[in-house]
Amino acid sequence: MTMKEVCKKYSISPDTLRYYERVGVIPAVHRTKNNVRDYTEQDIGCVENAICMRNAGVPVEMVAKYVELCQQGDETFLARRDLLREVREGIVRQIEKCQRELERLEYKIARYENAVETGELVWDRAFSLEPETEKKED
Amino acid sequence: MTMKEVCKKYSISPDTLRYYERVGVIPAVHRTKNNVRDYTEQDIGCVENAICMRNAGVPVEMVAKYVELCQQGDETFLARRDLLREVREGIVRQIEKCQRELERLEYKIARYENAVETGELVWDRAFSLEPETEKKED
DNA sequence: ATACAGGTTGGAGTAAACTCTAAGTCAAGC
DNA sequence: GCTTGACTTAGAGTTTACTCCAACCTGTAT
Repeated sequence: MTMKEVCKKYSISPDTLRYYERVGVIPAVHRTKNNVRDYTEQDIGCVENAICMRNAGVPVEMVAKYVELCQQGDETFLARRDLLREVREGIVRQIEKCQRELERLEYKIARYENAVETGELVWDRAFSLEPETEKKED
Repeated sequence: MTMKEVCKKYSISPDTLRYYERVGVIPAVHRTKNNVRDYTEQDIGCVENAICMRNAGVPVEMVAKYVELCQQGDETFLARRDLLREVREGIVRQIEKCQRELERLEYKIARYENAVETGELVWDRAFSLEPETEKKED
């Protein structure tokens, strides 16, 4: 599979793909005799892995560390498990943060939906965390 | 409330707090006659709002835009609602991405937990997206 | 009185993750 | 034979979000 195809498949730029390879987020991919990248099934698996982890906000450095461990063979099972557990904890925490903000947002959006209809913004002290700066005296 | 107290309360640096004010993620906070920041309840509400949104990965620019709208008064209810809806969609998508990666991770971690015990890494083609670079011929 | 803790400013510096540029190689089509 | 398009590299530039620095002010404790 050519670079172009891979880029299209994953909606990613060639530059990013080369960058990922350069920093080790994906290992060196297969080349044609002309030194042109020709992604094998396995290479594509690596690309997919990288993109998925990056999508979830895992830092490039951490993905690269995992890939490095994978290339070192069977002695690194434990280290890989530990790294992935760490990654998991990070993502779980990230989801929690997002969920908290989502709750706040739902409440605020509901208030604004009401405000758009009635022209009045209901102000609930129980949900204290508001900018509401238009109520400031100036 | 002094800057130091706010920093402690939210585990944030004074530099970041000043930066947030500079770029409009929080509006100009109340000052003492000595020109020293003295956060009112409302200022703190803004800080909390900013930190919560940033925690969920909302870009600084978007938070600033929201705060700007808030300062412009009641005519911006609609615009604020729309902006918050946009923010919500972004966060929902982010959570989905994280959840997808989480599923992958659970599977992989389970495999490694098994591998650590048995010394053998089970390879399941159904869950294709694997670097598995140690299986490459070199 | 003088040091110190805690502020203030403008502006420079940094880290992460791309993203772009310049200069070169190579095969295919006209 | 020459252009076009798709690649190659090293390295520079950009964006975002801080983070640090130097030089200054000011109320309190020794």
